[in-house]
Amino acid sequence: MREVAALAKVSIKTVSRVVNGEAGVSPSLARRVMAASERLDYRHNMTASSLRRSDGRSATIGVVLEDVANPFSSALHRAVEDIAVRRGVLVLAGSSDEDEERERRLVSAFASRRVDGLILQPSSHDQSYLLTERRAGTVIVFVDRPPAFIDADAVLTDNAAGVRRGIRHLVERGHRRIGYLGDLHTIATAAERHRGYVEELGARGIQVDDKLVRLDVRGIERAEAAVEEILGLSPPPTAFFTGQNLITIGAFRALRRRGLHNRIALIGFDDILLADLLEPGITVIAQDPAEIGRVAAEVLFRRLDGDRSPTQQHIVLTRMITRGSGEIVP
Amino acid sequence: MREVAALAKVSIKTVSRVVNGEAGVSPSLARRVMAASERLDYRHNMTASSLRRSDGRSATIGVVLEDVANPFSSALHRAVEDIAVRRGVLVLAGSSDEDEERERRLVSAFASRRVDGLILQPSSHDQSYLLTERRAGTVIVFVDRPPAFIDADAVLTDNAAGVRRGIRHLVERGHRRIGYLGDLHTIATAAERHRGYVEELGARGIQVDDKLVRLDVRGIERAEAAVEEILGLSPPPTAFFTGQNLITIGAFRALRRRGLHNRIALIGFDDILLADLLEPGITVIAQDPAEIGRVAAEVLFRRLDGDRSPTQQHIVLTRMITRGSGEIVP
DNA sequence: GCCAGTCGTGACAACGTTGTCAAAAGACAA
DNA sequence: TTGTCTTTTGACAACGTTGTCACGACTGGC
Repeated sequence: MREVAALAKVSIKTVSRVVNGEAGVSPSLARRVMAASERLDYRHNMTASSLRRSDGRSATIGVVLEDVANPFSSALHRAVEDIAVRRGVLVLAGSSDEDEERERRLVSAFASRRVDGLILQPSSHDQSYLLTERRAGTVIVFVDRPPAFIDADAVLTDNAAGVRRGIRHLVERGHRRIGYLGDLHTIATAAERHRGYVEELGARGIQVDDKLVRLDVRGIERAEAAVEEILGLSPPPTAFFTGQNLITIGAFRALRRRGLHNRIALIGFDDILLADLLEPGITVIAQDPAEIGRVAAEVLFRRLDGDRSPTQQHIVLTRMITRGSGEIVP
Repeated sequence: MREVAALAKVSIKTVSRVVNGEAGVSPSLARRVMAASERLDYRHNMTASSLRRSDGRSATIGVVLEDVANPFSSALHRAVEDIAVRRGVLVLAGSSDEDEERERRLVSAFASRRVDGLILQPSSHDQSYLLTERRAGTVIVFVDRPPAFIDADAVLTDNAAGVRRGIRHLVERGHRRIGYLGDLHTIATAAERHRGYVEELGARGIQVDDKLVRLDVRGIERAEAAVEEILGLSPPPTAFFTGQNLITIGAFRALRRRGLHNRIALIGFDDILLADLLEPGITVIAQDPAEIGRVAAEVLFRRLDGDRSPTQQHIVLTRMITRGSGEIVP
């Protein structure tokens, strides 16, 4: 900047004004400064700028997701990015891998880079450590899972309601023995989904049979094994509800291996790419990760713009997509 | 930092030393400083630090991908992140959407935040604009597509060789009329893949029939339509090779609608989640995006560590996964 | 007891910006 | 012309750090 000022024969303050598009610089000077900065390949240094600026904004936000490579997280990530770029804000992304420690390290790394805001899909069970960050002025928005021990904005899916919808669908088609496979019950969404299963069965006057339920099922292989086991019961279930997309894939695999994929109904939580091309197509309760990301980013920027209203929970609705597997009758 | 220094009754320089883990601070003072910074919730300010540091490193790198939400890009992104976190480096990610202008804006935004390095999946056809950044000391590594008008490290897939492998597989099973659907031929990888198709047919003494070839096919719907058209020819092809994963999905859809999915062979470039659960399973030439990301990150950090050897192209091999669709005989 | 060498510590400037404020330059009315 | 008011410009300090260097307090050998 100094060099640009020297070349244009103005003070560096004037260069700063031109670079920031401030009013009150005569057009002739502005042109001279532009030409000089062009010629010297000048690049504005945002780190120095944000250091000196009164608001201290870095025009950067951080996103902590379970895994940037999984389809749910990455769709959410992309939606956040789209809102952010419009404001010239960049996105730092990190994967917590369902690991509390990793989540904290990421948050801390983001904090030392002075991000303006944080979008967090929490893996931890207590986010009170974020109070410090918030006191420092960082805006925090939770996605997918609610905050614990801290009051913050959150954008969540109607997990229990979505599952109830799916279970109702099965019950209405005559199913009474419906198996349920859920992810780690320590994950808030998994617990909510299981609750939806129990509640809807209860509301329909159907007793929950614990032998048909497996929680803490992680990944495709475990889901396959669990389905195999449950199918060994007599009488076996006539339908399955799977509470997570990898579990759905595992369940479908197991059913197909047994040749039961057209005999036993299956509804999964969370949509799966290609689910429509399978035989039968898999009926799912689809979440809308892009919408979650969009809403979260909007809330975040509204807060950054000075919104001081009480924190709020935003619910993004699920949608049932019927494709065949959920319409099999017992 | 000043406050911490005051509370611990030392100079801020000593606090700086403790924070950076520099040797030569007496244990008693170090403890006092730690206690004070704990008590005041002190957070090291990396922006100020990188501003002052002699190497000017920000411990942040930028990744520009086609779309952080697509499975190829996000797997690559994740692999980069894994290497980066180990070094305490954070990752800024952005999506260029195959748009030259957006790519440049992202690069420029990254540059003003003084990223130490850049991993770029280029959408543009001339990256000489990066010369400025590199002169400023930013390390640049290309992924998936080779650099144009700039000499830089690159990590690429053996696109042509992969396609040739697939075509050979089909020819060996007796196919002579093999349809080909490719993405925008302006994308370097798409052009390479098409080249592989032409070369392998040539090597096998089979004349390329232009009527069986469609380039610039973007997305699932267009692929469906293209397959429908080609199937209308007489004689129709006995096999298809699809040069991109959405195209593969579209082709499979079209074949299934016509009830030809067990009659006409299909091999796709790039693996698809669930491809093994379809009927028949889809044979693919799989890329390894995670490996590409890993290698790219390693090259980048090696450069940051001072490696000055000539730039290099690293080739990541493809792997054929046979699942049924590619083994159908004419 | 003296000197050289080592170790721990702090004062100060500097990194590249922007906020503040004052000075200079121009515009206009009397 | 003078005085007042507005607009444009620049000098300087400050943001939160770290590099440089110098100072004082030890240590150990003679």
